[in-house]
Amino acid sequence: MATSSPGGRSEETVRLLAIDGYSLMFRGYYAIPDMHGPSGPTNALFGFFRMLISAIGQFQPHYVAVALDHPSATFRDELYADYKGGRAATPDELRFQLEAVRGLLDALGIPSIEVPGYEADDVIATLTRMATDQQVPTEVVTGDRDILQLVHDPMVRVHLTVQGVSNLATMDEEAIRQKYGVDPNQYCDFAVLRGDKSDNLPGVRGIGAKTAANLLERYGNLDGILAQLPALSPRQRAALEEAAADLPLFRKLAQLDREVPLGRNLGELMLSTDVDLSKAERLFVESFGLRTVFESLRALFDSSEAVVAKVSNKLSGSTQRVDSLRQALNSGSSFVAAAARFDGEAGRVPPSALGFGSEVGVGDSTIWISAQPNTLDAEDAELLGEVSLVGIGLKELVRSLHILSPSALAPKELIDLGVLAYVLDASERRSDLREVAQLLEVDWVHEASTDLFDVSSDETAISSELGVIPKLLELALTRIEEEGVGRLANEIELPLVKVLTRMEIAGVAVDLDVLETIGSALASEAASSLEEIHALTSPGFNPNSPKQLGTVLFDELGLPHGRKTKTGYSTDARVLESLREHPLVSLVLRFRELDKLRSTFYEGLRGEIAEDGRIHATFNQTVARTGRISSEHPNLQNIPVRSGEGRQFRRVFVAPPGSLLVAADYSQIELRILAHLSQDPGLIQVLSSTGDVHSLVAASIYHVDPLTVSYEQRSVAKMVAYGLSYGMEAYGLATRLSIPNEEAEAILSAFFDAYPGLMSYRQEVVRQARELGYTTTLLGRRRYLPELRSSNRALRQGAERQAMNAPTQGLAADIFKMALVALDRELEGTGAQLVLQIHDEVVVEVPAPKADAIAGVVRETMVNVIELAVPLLVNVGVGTNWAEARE
DNA sequence: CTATTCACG
DNA sequence: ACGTACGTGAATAGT
Repeated sequence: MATSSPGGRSEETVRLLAIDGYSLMFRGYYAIPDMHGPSGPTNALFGFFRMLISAIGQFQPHYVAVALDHPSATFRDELYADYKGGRAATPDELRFQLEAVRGLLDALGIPSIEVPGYEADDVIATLTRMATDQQVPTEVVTGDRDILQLVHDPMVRVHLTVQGVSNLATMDEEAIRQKYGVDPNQYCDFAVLRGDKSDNLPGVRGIGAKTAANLLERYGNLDGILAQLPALSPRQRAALEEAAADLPLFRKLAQLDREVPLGRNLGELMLSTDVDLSKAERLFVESFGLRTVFESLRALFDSSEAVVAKVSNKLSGSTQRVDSLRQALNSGSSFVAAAARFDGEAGRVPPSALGFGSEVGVGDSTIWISAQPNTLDAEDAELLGEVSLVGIGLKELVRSLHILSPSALAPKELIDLGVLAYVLDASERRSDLREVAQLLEVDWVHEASTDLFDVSSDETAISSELGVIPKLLELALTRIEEEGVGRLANEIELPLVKVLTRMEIAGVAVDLDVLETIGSALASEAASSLEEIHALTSPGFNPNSPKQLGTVLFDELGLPHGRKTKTGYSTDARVLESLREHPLVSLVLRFRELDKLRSTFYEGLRGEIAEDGRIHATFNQTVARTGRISSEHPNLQNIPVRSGEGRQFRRVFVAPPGSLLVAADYSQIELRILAHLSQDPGLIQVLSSTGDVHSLVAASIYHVDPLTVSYEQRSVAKMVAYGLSYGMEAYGLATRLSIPNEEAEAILSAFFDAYPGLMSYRQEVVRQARELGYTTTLLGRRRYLPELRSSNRALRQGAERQAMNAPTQGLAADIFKMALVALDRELEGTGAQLVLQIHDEVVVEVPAPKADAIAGVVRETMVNVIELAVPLLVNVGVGTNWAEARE
């Protein structure tokens, strides 16, 4: 029979599989709960062999070697006494297994290699070098990031363990660039600059991963950076000069040795086909109790073809081959199932990882396309406008298709199972079909057969995953109807997937010149601020370290300390603010503010600008437990606005020539929602009037005429109004206003006297949540709060505050999402495009001549999206950049 | 990998 | 006596 070709490559290819034994065993030991066989603990062994078997199945290697760390001191210890120092001693339960693994490997005829004075990493580096010399590609499986420097050899692929013990991420050049922002040949210098905790490399003080990647991008490598010191910011220059003497040493430590004397040649690593399985069985099963491991080994050694045949049988009953998406569509179907599988970041899926392909099963009105990476061509991608996709990770998938074919339309409809699962239960992240199956109580192993030993390639793995989609879809839709959230799912969350996809693809234009101007001013101010601090302390002092700052402030200067954290005294802005009189403290506050703006917003935003000069963030629809959308890579929902200095960053977000930005936000939406939900007549009246809301509230708390409300009174009222939806108590109000507790209590009771409906609403929400186990929004969105019944008082009270907050924050999210869907529809055909969303604010890029007209449409659409007991109020502005559009 | 800090709504 | 305002994401330090 025809065997499948693992990884999509010809099975004729001769390959070496090099595995870092101990790093996988460490993983297994910490990730797998206790397991014991007749002679001792086995969790690390179990994890290691499971991975070994899976890797052999996946890569079908001719040569295999397991590299182990030799217990003796290494050349690195000779160079650097602190190397890997300070690490906890290996627990006995693990040590036992580390020693046992050699015997088990011997029984299987799999060579293990350890060389005195070297680490497993060096052994692997040498193995890959030997293989490459003979034009043999190597697959490396390890948990140790140091190995990534090998990826610059095109014959080497590295697979890292991620999340637990059975998942591997293939780190190719692109993946490394995305994760770390450096090329593989820069990884070593990157590790030196940033430091590496597991090897106890200190790195350069004050240079984190972000800065390290930035410097390497600009100057190529460590030597290049050191040659250009004068061109760097004073802060970076100082940091590098301080560390300069040590850097060559650290580089030697980080650099892997590819010339270790192994005393073996490649031929000796041939995977044996002649193994005495009965002897191995005695050892694995009788001595260690590893029966399931042994059974998979037996299957592996008996015949790898048998495993493939099993999977093929399973599929053949329901699938038929067609050559392209076009052909599939011709067979009369309107649905396509798809699943995005990717190792990199969301929204940055390399096209080769797409779950699309040519093996298709046709049934009912649904086409199921199985996965065969990279078979979808640009022409296929353009046909997607005619189909509905059903699957998971669809936003990411469509973004990748767009890269494949920029003219591709988004599919007609995106039915994302992850989003449906989120509607049912938002309490945890579910990023793949297996996790959705778990929520829906579908037996994954049975239904999708993706347990490790049935999977012989990516292709079969994804085909079997896709097969389970119809069942998951049906179950999810049934439960959604049962729970009364059909409208939430069908009219809000599902249509929103496409809206957010389009927003991500569009991105937002940025003005790099503005960003650089703001950034360089910040960098030099931060540098001089740090110099002033060092003049008062010592040159090595790092104000970003709470530990160092605590020592200086509270031990050396004897200043009074405030709250304690788990690890020491708190040094956050609130504590520091109370110690402001001390000159050092105010300098530190200033430095932290500047450095935060510099690192997070200047460096952060700069690193996210795509080749088209725009920033394409990822908008998560299934993360926030209240129903909100979140943003990452970068987070565009926390761009500064409260301080004038930070607000400048909003001038970076611009409309391209010929366009303008329209920004619109809901006023006091949560307070309006509270008025609606509580039906408090006084609050409804205030929010229905045209007067200043916070002044009117202040007037009724303080029993004064609205015209005579002072600025302070208004601020207090504003704070109470916001604190209200979070379940704030007197203590919280008192500390935030720095007033006595009694005064805060008086304010709160005046507030609840003025609006009695609020108090009864809060009590009712908590009561009902306790009874049901969850809160609901007006549209039925649930938030499960099991801790409402906890016997731990702190947990319970925390859950009560969450219960008070969830219906308001949740309904605000629902309303805002409805607005996004409605806006996207209203703006169709106008040339306008939504580009940003910030919880209650949208930014739209519009053709300049239509700006005012569209601003009007945006306001009307947002105002009319729902009818509450009080009107919704929307502020709209137009400008060439985001700051300007907000007035 | 976790804790701390701080930016936003 | 005990804890004390909800929800996010990013950068950094150091166990």
